[in-house]
Amino acid sequence: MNKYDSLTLKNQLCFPIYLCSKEIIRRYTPLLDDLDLTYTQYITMMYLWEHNTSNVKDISDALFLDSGTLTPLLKKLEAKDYITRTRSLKDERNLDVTITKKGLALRDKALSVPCEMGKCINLSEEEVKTLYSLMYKIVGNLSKEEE
Amino acid sequence: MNKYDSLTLKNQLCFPIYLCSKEIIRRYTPLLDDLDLTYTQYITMMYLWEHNTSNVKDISDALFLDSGTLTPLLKKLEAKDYITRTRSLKDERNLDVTITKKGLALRDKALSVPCEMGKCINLSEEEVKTLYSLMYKIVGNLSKEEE
DNA sequence: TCCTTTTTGGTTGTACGCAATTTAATTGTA
DNA sequence: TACAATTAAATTGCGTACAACCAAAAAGGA
Repeated sequence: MNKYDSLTLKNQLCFPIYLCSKEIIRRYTPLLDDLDLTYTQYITMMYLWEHNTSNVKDISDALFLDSGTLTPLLKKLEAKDYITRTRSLKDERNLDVTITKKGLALRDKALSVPCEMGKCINLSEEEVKTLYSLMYKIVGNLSKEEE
Repeated sequence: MNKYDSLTLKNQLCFPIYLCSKEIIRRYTPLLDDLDLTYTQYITMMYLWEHNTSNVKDISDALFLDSGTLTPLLKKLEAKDYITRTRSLKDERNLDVTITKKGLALRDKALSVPCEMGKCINLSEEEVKTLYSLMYKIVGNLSKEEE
């Protein structure tokens, strides 16, 4: 026990969270290869499967990604013909992002992914619930203090 | 309740983990600016504060980072005079990584960081313990199945 | 209406993060 | 001792991530 104990890796909470996130995404990669999606593209498609049409601002707010990440990512999804990108007529500042038929069809192919990931993570239902709420609690605390 | 429920953002466990990791690192950034370190550089220094001297392989195993990430990162730490990089005499394949006086001195400046981050995350001791063990459980499960 | 402010996306620059490949050094073995 | 196999770093290429900055469009007052 010394004054530097708080600066050891084993006493960090953030380090295992960071590890966990990275390792999970690494495990997603081979599953998502079949869909020709990266993890970030996958959660973007997930948002669009629910909303069909949206814009950069709303996607940014939902996924906590900024335009520097989204603009090139959406262009890639457009190149794969999973979405369309068009300036809004009502407000030319907005970019309408709409899922295509091909993008919508992808949802069926993706159905096996959550189940496969669940097997990898391998927690009990109780543990999943606990973890889920703790994660959102932290995210909430972090954004709260940014006033 | 429909067949696509497992593909909604709110039913993902991985998404809040991913968010949490990103948001935490974003909060670290201003704190680490004083030390002229990024988050990944910070955990690398943390490892070296404990071990004084190591090599790329051992750092890679401890931090779950590969040489493609570590090689340029260690060169940057060397440029800041926080570490030295020298080929091992015993085995020329290994690169010895050793902390410098300046790098060691940085530890005192870093002492306030864990406390500041703790305030941002703002969980009870009990919650921290639960979360910590769940995180390592997942990381363990994920690496277990890679046989 | 003119003009300031705000909002929305895009661009640029820096730093990961990892898969795949390469090179050099060492080890194991016939 | 040759030589194949293994190991450790480095390199390359692609895809995030985000801060900082920019430009165009819209909103809101005086």
